[in-house]
Amino acid sequence: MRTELLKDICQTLEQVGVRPTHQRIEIMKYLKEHRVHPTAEMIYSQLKEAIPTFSKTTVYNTLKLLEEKGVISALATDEDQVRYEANMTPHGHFKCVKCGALFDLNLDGVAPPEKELDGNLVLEWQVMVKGICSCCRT
Amino acid sequence: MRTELLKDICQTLEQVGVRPTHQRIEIMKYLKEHRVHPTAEMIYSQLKEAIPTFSKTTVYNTLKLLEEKGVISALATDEDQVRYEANMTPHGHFKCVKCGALFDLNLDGVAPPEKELDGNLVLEWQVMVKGICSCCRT
DNA sequence: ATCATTGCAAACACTTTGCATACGC
DNA sequence: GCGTATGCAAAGTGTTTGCAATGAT
Repeated sequence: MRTELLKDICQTLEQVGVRPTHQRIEIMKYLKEHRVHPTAEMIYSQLKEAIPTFSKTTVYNTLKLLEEKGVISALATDEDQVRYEANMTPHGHFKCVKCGALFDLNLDGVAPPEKELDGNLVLEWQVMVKGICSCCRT
Repeated sequence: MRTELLKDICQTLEQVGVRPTHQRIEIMKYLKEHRVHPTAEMIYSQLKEAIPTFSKTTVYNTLKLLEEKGVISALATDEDQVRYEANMTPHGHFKCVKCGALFDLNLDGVAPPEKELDGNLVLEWQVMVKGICSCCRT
């Protein structure tokens, strides 16, 4: 439900002390609705149509702010552009080297989240699997 | 032994059809001897002292070439600069959020390399663990 | 002589910063 | 009205490209 999502986004933003402005809500909404792990550029060009005065600066400002607040996360990729996602539950990522698709991966039973590793304190855990997705395997 | 390493590097390069020039050997040697996963900039500034005419273009050219040939690999990080390594055996990486150190991680028994995942063909497997390294835990 | 390699400089792409305008309480 | 948010333009940074000089066989 559209209203549900909006309410959820506003609540999330307010919880971390970020004022739910039009632009911020739209960026969050875009991330929640388009789970392709978009780049700043993708978000900008898509929302530019809906919000004519929309600027790239706002995209970068907002993404940075939301990441600092722990509401979204930036993905480590070997691409030149940073990719973002609003899915904050633990999961991995699969990158298809053929079509370029980047999607979430369920890692239950594959990489159990450890608290400690060789004496190092573990805070975060990113898994990037590269290969050929089921669609591209013909 | 120094001579051993050089011989090994030349052999590796020749195996993939890359002529072992002075610059390429030095870059490979640097990667083999400095396992801090250096950036192109780090490699450049270090080798510039030994080879005065050394250029950044050559660093980028060489790193790109060697990566394509599968002799070195580029690391997916959320930093702005790409990091490289010559350790091609399967392993993970640990990034200390305090001191910034980036080192290899043994993943035996943690992330078993699967051939297939949800119908997707797995080719590569990168694990990035973030946290606080044993040195920084006071 | 020919082809690959190197390296300078310029171009490029993504992101950040400076600052003026507009907005919300 | 005052502090925050926005957005334009310019600057910054990492990387790539064009092309001439050099080097190897």
